[in-house]
This record gives sequence, C-alpha cells and structure tokens, in this order.
Amino acid sequence: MNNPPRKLQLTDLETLAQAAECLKVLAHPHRLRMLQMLRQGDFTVGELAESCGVASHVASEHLRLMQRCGFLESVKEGRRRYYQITETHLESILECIEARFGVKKVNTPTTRRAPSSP
Amino acid sequence: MNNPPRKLQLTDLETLAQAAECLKVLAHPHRLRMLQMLRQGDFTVGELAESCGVASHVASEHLRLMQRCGFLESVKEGRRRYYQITETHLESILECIEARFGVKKVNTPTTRRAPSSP
DNA sequence: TTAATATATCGGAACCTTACGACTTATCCA
DNA sequence: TGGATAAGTCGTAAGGTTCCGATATATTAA
Repeated sequence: MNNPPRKLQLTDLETLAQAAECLKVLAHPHRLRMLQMLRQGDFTVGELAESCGVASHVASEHLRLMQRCGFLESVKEGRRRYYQITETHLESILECIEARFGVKKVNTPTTRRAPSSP
Repeated sequence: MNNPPRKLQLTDLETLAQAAECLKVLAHPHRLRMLQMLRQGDFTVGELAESCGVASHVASEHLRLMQRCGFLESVKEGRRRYYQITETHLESILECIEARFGVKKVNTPTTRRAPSSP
C-alpha cells in the first residue's frame, strides 16, 4: 500500500460521462439478454421479447434505446424488424460480463430466423 | 443475415439481473474516475473527491456504494480512509472501457499517499 | 480541553427510468 | 376489402438515483 510517485492514466470526466451513459444502457437484465442473443444471430423484436419474458412493446422500447445510443441497427423485412449489433466494442464488454457471471448453452429458446428470400 | 440452427449461449435472467446491478454501479462518471485511480494506487476519500471535483461527502457516498456491492474494501489510517479494489474482474471491464473511450497520461492530479508508517 | 480536519450519515428535492395499458401504424393473407 | 399479426408510440404511475445542506463522529494538533 505504498505509491511511488508516477503519472496516472486517466480519462477526462466528460468522456467518462459518455462511457457512463453507455454503461447505463447496458445495465438492464433484458437488454443484456437481447445483446447476448444478437451477438449470436439475428432476431426479431418478438423473439427477443419472448426470451426475456416481456411484452413485445416493452422489448421494442429497449431496442430503440440501444439503437439511439449506437449499439444496434435494424432492418425491416415485411412486418418484422431484425436488430443487429453495430457497436463492435460491445463484444469485448459482453465477454467480460460472461467471464464474471457465466453462460450456459441452451436450446434455442425462440424461433430462429428462417433464411431470408428477397 | 441467415442463421443456421444452433444452440445459444445464454446467461439466465436472474444472473443477468446481478450483472445489471454491477453495471449500474459502474455507470457514473465519478465512480469510473475513482476506480480508474484506485487501479493505479491507494487514495483517500478526499483525494478521489478532489479529482472528481465533488464534495468529499459525495465521494464518500459513491465509495460506500461500491464497497457495499463488493467492488472495494477500505482501510482506515488515522483520520483518513484508503479504498482499494477487491473485485478482480473490474480490471478487465475498465480496460474495455478505456479501449473504447481512451485514456491519457496526466500529472498526478491529487496528493499521492505517502508511504505508510505503522 | 479546544479547534480543526477527514469522513460519514440523514432527510429531502429534483430528476430519471421502467413498466403498463391503450392506442396507432404497417404489412400480410384470406 | 377486412381481419390478423408485428412493431412502435404515448401518457402515466411507481420507484430509484443523485446531489445538497445540515449534522454527526473520529482523530489529530495546539
């Protein structure tokens, strides 16, 4: 518990405020589950909602929030909308979280997307 | 945008709720700054408060919160209290955040702790 | 002992987040 | 066209977070 004098590696507070905003968006169990799924494939709002056990309009709100802050993009196909991860750094943060809290393989809990035919 | 059928790696929602709690605690610019500093040395409440530009009783509240959720431990020495990181996984998450948002070397912005003498 | 310093606690105000029901819009299909 | 399905929007109520001033406690120094 002895500090030799040296320079500190710090991030300025304004940037940390941005980082905190992103972490707030991550900090919700259903949003984490959705991101965990979207890392592994494309899913519709309804599929993500079902896996989280919430109404689809609630899932929709979470997804819009994540889209607004740059985590996701979406593509509409017919009356379905597929979300995808666009923020590449999410990968490593989600890995950290999984390393700390664990994951397990489960059978696909929702209908998976059928190959798209234009 | 085509998903071959395969198993998903998911974390159960209860565990994700715990993870979300931890992320909420991380999600504050002053707490991030404090953790960034504590990764690099031992600091008192007052030093951490000064670096964040907040009153020391506000810093104290943040530190207690992080202690309650298992991120930190503290040691009292005289009328000062030194906090230290105990949750080892914080290291990797902070690295992810720094990789995404950046850090820069700055001159020690606060008084550094003098070698302790029992 | 008294004064000053360092930290912590408490109650309350302002603000933000979430979930919900009701409603809207867009698309598909019979 | 009309009904069903998928997704999104809006207002609101409940609950949580953060900061602040006031105050309390512990420790050191004079």
